[in-house]
Amino acid sequence: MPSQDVPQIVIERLPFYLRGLEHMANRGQRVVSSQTLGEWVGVSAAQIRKDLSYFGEFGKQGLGYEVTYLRDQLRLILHADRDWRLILVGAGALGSALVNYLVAGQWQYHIVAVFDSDPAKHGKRMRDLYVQPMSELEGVVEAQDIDLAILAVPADAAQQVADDLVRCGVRGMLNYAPIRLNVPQGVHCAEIDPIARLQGITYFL
Amino acid sequence: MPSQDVPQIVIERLPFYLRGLEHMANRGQRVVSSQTLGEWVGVSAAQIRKDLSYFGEFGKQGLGYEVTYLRDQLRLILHADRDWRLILVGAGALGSALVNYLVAGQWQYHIVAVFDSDPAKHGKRMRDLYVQPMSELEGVVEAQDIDLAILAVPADAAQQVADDLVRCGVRGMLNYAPIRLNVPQGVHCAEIDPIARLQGITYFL
DNA sequence: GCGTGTGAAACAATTCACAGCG
DNA sequence: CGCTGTGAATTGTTTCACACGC
Repeated sequence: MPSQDVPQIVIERLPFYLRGLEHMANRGQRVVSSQTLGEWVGVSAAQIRKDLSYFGEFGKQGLGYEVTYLRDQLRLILHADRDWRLILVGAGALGSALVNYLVAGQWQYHIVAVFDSDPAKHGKRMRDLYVQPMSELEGVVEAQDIDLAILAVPADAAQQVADDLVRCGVRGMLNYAPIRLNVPQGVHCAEIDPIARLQGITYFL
Repeated sequence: MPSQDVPQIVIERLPFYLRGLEHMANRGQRVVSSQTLGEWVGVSAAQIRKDLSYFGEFGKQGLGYEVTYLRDQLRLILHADRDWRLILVGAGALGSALVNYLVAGQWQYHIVAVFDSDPAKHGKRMRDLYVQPMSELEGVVEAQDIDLAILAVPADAAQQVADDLVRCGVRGMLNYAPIRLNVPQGVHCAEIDPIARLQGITYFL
């Protein structure tokens, strides 16, 4: 499997291809062309073929792609073929929202612990978890061998928390704070900022 | 103001510049160079200058940018200089999460109505709003002159809801359903898919 | 014939580097 | 001198178009 020279943007598109394939597999569709999958996802057929070619040859000429086979291959590539445990830092409105969302949907991502720096929140129940103080972070991450974290803390605390997480060995984070985190090489970080997205829309209105 | 030939990607970066400027303004900083702002946001100095040059000349040579002035200009460009009312479709776990998030943070985006197709949810209270049936959608959008909507419905309902929204005159939507929406020219749609983002991270792990 | 996989071509975005001005 | 604004150069991405195999 390649690892260095696949453009980031290609990797970001794979989950959407996977969604399309899962959708089609659920409907019992056996085979799909790059053309059809592209229409579903909203990208060109050539782009799908080029993107997939970074990882191998998955199609049959004259036929297209076998839906379940390509789906499984993409899951392997994205490491979406297994469950992941993650921790949540920040037990405010957004944090509890995320817990509810992730628990309600039956995803392969499971929140196994929640932390907050505010003592008033410690012990508070969120679904079947209890909010813990930040001092417990290191122990939990190490004991449970956690790779992923969600940050739902205020912007001015986010960098500090990110540093703590990195120090404990977390290698991926989903950051909801409206700030760009500084993380070392080898740690991967994705930002989600709904307000920024809304501003990107209102530009056109 | 330009409107057609500004690359989409430039528009998507502006909100982050705005964040940096708001941060600096709150700290009383008067002036900032593209270099410093770029470090904060995580882009190159040249990129900031080039991006801003699509909209005008905002800096002073030898000095940099006056923080509050550039902030205000960006707010104008993004139409973030006023409040926006929006509606939410989908009152499930994710929907209530979003209501709590948007109400708790004091943003300039205000949810003024919540809709759901499930009769069991009608009348349910979410903060100070009551979930309404989809049949009320058109009336509310027209009466309140709504431009923006958030979609938090299951994937297989999303396209239908999007069509309804477009028909009622909504011109922008933030889509949390894991599906690419088909919308006509002139309607703007941003996708937010946390699971896709997590998959983009686990690729590297 | 149909649809993949892929170099080559076209296009787009980013970075460079410097003129110009405070 | 410092820093912006911007063409030119570079780098990155997407599309084209066709050889190949089912």
